Parts: sequence; structure tokens; C-alpha cells
Amino acid sequence: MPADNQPVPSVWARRPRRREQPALSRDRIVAEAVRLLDEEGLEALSMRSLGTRLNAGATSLYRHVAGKDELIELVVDEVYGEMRVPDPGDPAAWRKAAADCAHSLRAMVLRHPWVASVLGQAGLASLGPNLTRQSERMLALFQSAGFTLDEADQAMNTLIAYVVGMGVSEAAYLSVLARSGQSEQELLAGLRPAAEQAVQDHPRLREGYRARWDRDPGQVREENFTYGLERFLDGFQTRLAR
Amino acid sequence: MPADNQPVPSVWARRPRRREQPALSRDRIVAEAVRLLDEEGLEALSMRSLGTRLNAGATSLYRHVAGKDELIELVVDEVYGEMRVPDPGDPAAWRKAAADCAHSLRAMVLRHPWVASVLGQAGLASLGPNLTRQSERMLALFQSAGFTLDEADQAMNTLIAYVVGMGVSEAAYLSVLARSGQSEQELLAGLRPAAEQAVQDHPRLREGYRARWDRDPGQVREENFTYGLERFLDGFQTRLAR
DNA sequence: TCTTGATGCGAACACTGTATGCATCGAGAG
DNA sequence: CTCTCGATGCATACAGTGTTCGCATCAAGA
Repeated sequence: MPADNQPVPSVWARRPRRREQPALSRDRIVAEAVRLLDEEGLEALSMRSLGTRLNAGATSLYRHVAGKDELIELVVDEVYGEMRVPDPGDPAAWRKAAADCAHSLRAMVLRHPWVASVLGQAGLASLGPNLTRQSERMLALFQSAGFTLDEADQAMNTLIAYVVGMGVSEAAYLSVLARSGQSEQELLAGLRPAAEQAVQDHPRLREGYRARWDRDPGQVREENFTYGLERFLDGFQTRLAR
Repeated sequence: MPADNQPVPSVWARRPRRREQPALSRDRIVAEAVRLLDEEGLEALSMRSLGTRLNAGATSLYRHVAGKDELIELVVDEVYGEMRVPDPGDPAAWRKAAADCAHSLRAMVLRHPWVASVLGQAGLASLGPNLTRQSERMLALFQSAGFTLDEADQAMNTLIAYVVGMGVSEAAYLSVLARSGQSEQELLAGLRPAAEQAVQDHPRLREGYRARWDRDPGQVREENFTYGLERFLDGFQTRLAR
């Protein structure tokens, strides 16, 4: 028996072998981060919580990712890959193609409500492979419709800005909804008194609220989005007709 | 002389009288928060740093504000007050009025780049007095142009979504620029190699970059915004004409 | 003069992102 | 087989965060 009380390294205390679980990797980290964000929202993502989900220590992630900022850039580019940009086909069908593209982008943003929050911070400054690929395809789409490259670029930016802008306000609401644990009806019922009071001196807002209050909220949002999208497409169309 | 070494309360050690400086208040806190955000950006805002700027302790703020979230809601509504929504006038002049409104909103977002970041998190869920007032005025504007209340509401949402969406990506870039301490030319020169490489396999993106690279970035952004805005207005004009 | 409700704030708690240094591993070299 | 070495995992530590709690201090009213 040793005189000193140094902790004796024991076979039993030894940590399990490394390779009993799949090794950490950039891809695995990013994939798990997306899952965590989808399930628990943006502020639930910390290096510690992500590490735990991967059966790893928080600081282990730093071997594969420069830091949280880089992780978020990777994660955003990852979900950009889910967007579907139609191939440029019949020029006459550009309007439907552009609409499909917008709806696809919107679907992605609503599937991952945290994206809208993150875009405001990280921005599109980082040119990930998915973003560049999708952008190139969108440019091709607008070009095939008859736009010059210059106008195609502006049209693309306009469309993205609109979809992201709509996504920002919707996503914030959806995040609150998701974390409230309530059904949308319950949440709205709770919010209603404060809302009624806030708009009581504003007849137009008040009437608008009242009209919308008992309709299906998801459908209202969908109609709202489609309405604006159609106006932009109208605008592009008059532009195409010189 | 006391035997124990308890710190003897001394007249000299006494804290200065409370009212030698203006008392803390919600308004003063919000105003200083806006100043801090404008000068140092979103992540420089902490309850401690804000308290210090007000010659107060961090926790003192909690007497006037429920927490950081509420503070941010107040701050966002505060800057909404800077937006100028034209009075509904000549129905024929609705297009210019709507454009003025959009430019005013855009100016506000670019003056306070942190707003775009915050909208993604706080959302427009909180109906502050300024937001409700401005919304009511925008509805009036679109109604006077000939839209039904229902369509006026959709038009307003579309316009806001577009401006905010454009603001999101620009503001993120502007924040990076502001904190880099470099001139925009310097910053872009540093970013250029990586950007060139990222788009090397995408001919349309590459050509677009090249065309824009040596122009005044501010003007490029302005043109981009105006282009989309005009398409939006075109779309609504064709809608108004049935 | 005494009381009372409002206000400021120091200390503490549970978090966060991340730098550092050490333990451990797998695979290749001799 | 043994030895070595770069890659990988991670415990510890640090500075900074939002927020709670309880105490000290104040201005004003009774």
C-alpha cells in the first residue's frame, strides 16, 4: 500500500476507449448542431450543450471548429443546402420557377426558425459552398427569363430580401410559440388582451386584428406571403415587358 | 480606538448623496442604451456596461426595467419613432409617399444596424406605442391610395419585410465594418481573395462580383435597394389598376 | 421626529465562450 | 514486437454574462 494518497490509476477508472463511439468530426458536429437548434432553439445552443449531445466535452469541439461563430456559419450554409432552385427551363415558365424558388426558401426558413435570427448577426458575409451554389442557380434562372446578369442579380437580392424579411418576423413568433409549449390557439388567447389594448386607439390596426383573429394563423401567414410575392413577380414582369 | 477591526463607517467613505446626479429612469436608461448600441454595437450592450455609462450599478437598472429582453423591446420601439410616415394626401401621389416611407424605414435601420439583428430575436411580437402608431399611419397611407383595409395590411407587411430583409444583410456587413476599424476599401481589399476563390467555379457570381468590385459600395447598395423597391411599387400599381 | 415605500447596489449564483496543458490514442517506422 | 509522434479528447481555469437577494440609504409624509 502506497504511503502517499495519490489517486492510484485504476483499470476500472480508466475512461472507455475512444473509438467505441464514432469519432468527432466537423460534419457530425454541424449535423448535431442543426438538430439541437431545430429542437431547442437558438439560445439553447452552447458549446457545452452541443458537446454533451455528442458525448464529448465542450472543448473537444474546438479541435474541429474554430469557435462558435464559425460553427454558426457552417450551420447556416448547411441548411441553405435544403433549398431547391429549379433548373432554368422554358423562359415562359420563369414566373412559376421563381415562385417555387421563393416558396422553397421560405419553407427552409420556417423549418429552421433560428436561421432568420442568425442571419441578422452573421450575415451573408460568409460565402459557404451551398450559398454560392444556390445563388449561381438563381442567377441562371433569372437570366433565362430574359434579365441581364445585372438585373438578374438585383432581382435575386430583392426576392431573398423579401423572403428573409418575412421569415424574420414569422420566425421570431414561431420560436416563442415553440418554446411556450402551448398550442397556437392557447398562445394567441393569452396574447389577445394585451394586443387588444395596444391597438385600441388605432382603428385600422384594430379592425385588421379582429378580422384575422379567428382565422387559421398559418393560413393567414401563407396568404400574406403569397400576396407580397405575387406583387414582386408582377413588378418583375412589367420590367421584363420593358 | 475600537479593539475589533470592523470597518468604521466614516463620513468620508460615505457614498455621495443620491440626487447629485439625475435619477435613473426608464427613459434615461433606454436613451443611453440606444447611444451605446449606436456607438459600440449589439454585443457591447450588457447590463453592467450600460450601468457604468449611467454612473450606476448593473443591478440598479432592474428597478426600472424587467430585464434585458424588456430593455431591448423598449429600445427597438424607441428607434421606430424615428421613422417618418407621410400623411395620406393626394391619392395619385401614393407611389411617392410609399417610397418615402420605405426610404425612411431603411434609413432608420442603417442608422442603427443593430436593429436588424435584434428583430430576428425579439420579433415584432411586442406592440410598442411607436410601432403601433407608425403602422396605423402606413395603413392609412395605403388605404388612401385605393386599397381595401385588407390589402393595405398586406401591402404594409410586404414593404416592411422587404426593407427589413435588405437591412438584415446590409446591417450585418455594416456592423463588421464598424468594428473592424478599417475603411470600407481596406476591409473589402482584405475580403477579396477569399471571395474570388469562393466564386471561382460560378461564372455568373464571379462576373457580378467583378463588375461591382470597383464601384462605390454605398451606391451599389442604394441602387440595389431602389431597384427592388421600384419593382414592389410596380407590382402594387398593376394591382391597383385591377 | 418617526415611519414608510421607493431606490441604489454589493455579493453571489449559474451560466457562457474559450485558452491552456496534459492524457491518451492510432498508425507508421524501425 | 517496440517506439515514436501527430492527432484528438478533455479537465481546469478565467473573464464575462443576466439575474436574484438582502441590506443600506434616501425623500417625503404623518
